[in-house]
Amino acid sequence: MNVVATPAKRRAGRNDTESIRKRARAAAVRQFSQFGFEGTSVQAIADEVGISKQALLYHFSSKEGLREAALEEMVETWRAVLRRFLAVLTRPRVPFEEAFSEIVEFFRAEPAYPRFLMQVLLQPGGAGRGVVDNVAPWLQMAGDFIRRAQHDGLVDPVVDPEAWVMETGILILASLSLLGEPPKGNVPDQNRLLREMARIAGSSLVGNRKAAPPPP
Amino acid sequence: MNVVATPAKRRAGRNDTESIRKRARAAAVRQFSQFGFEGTSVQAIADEVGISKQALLYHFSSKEGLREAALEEMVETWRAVLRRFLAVLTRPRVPFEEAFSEIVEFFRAEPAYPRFLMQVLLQPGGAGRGVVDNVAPWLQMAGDFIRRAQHDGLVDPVVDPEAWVMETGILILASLSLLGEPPKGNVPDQNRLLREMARIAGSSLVGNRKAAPPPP
DNA sequence: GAGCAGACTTACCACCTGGTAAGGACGCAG
DNA sequence: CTGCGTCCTTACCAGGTGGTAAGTCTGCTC
Repeated sequence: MNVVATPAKRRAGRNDTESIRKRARAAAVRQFSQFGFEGTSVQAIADEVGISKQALLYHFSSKEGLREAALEEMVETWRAVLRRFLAVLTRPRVPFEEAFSEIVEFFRAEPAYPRFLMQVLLQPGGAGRGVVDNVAPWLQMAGDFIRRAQHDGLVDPVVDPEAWVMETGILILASLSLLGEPPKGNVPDQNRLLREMARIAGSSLVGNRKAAPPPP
Repeated sequence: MNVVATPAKRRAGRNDTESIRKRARAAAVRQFSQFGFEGTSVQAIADEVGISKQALLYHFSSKEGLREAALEEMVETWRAVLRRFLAVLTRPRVPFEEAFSEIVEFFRAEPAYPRFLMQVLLQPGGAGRGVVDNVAPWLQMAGDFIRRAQHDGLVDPVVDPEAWVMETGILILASLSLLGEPPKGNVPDQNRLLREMARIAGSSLVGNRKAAPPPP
């Protein structure tokens, strides 16, 4: 009994439609993150991809579809990172900084992501809810993890686990959304800010058990 | 649907003009914060104020002018709060929480402000720069304040003063931008989040000195 | 009264938006 | 060859956008 039609055959000879969809999603994320959903025109995305507006609308049936695709891509990438993050965390005796930088580096590698996510979350009642629902189970997990660490005496019992996770997430997200551009004036540069951000997150978890590290 | 103003109705005098401009600025902040600058039409703002689009454009020569006015109003309000905040801080032996909540309460009282500000800052290279420049001197002051506190042994020497101020500002801003709506699902509610936020900020400054009193 | 300036309306515009309808080019199976 | 599904183009549209131009009404001053 043979399968109806091999989809691989269709994909093979054609000018890669999969590639176009991929590039379009990336362009959408980039543009939405920069100008917002309303501030971005379908035309502009099509221009960036290098195809006509109508060709783009053929692949994504509407502008809304384009946003959903962009969101989907980001959530997918994010899920992978969260999994890696949890994997690092559950390794025994992992230094907090290492696990933490795992997440930070993800956002830093693709600066459009945090900005896009922020844009989406700022829109009230709309597409943001889906993202929140998507992240919620992970929030639960991370909260439980911290609670266990509290039980083991590794984390300050004053910490409110779920709230800490959310606030730290917000801190990372917002910092990386806003720090996309080089610093201006006497504002601290990105590295100083990110280092302090990590320190804040860490010290607010464990308190200052360890003395100030000597290295320059 | 805009009702046609009855000609018999009273014409606006000087006092009414000022009131309209004020209401228009408030409406602009509200709408921009909710839908973004591009996502808001002049018509929509005019509708909220209760005047015609052209009447609104008479007072503010363009949409851009409307944004500037909205920004201006927010910055003004903000300046006052910062001044009060510094006044509280420079009082001797003021508990950190008190000074901190001064800022938080400002944003909380007018939920459109943080969201609007976030929207503006997310736009790269645009109107956000003006706001940053406006806040920069205060950043310097707050940084110096913390450095002095470090010298007096009140603040952990590991803290990077300017970076801490910025990151904490970002944390407050982002938290209050995103927490505008009631919580959904098993997400912690606003009070828990804000309490944890304050705790994070505080404990990252001084370490866990205050958590010490209850002995194990 | 006349004159005038401010506040607003009516009428209008060019432009751009997201989206549709229809048909054509292309490769390929029969 | 014909038929067919996929991909994309040309042509087009209704509706909304920010913005202008010119006139109208009102209250104030002289």
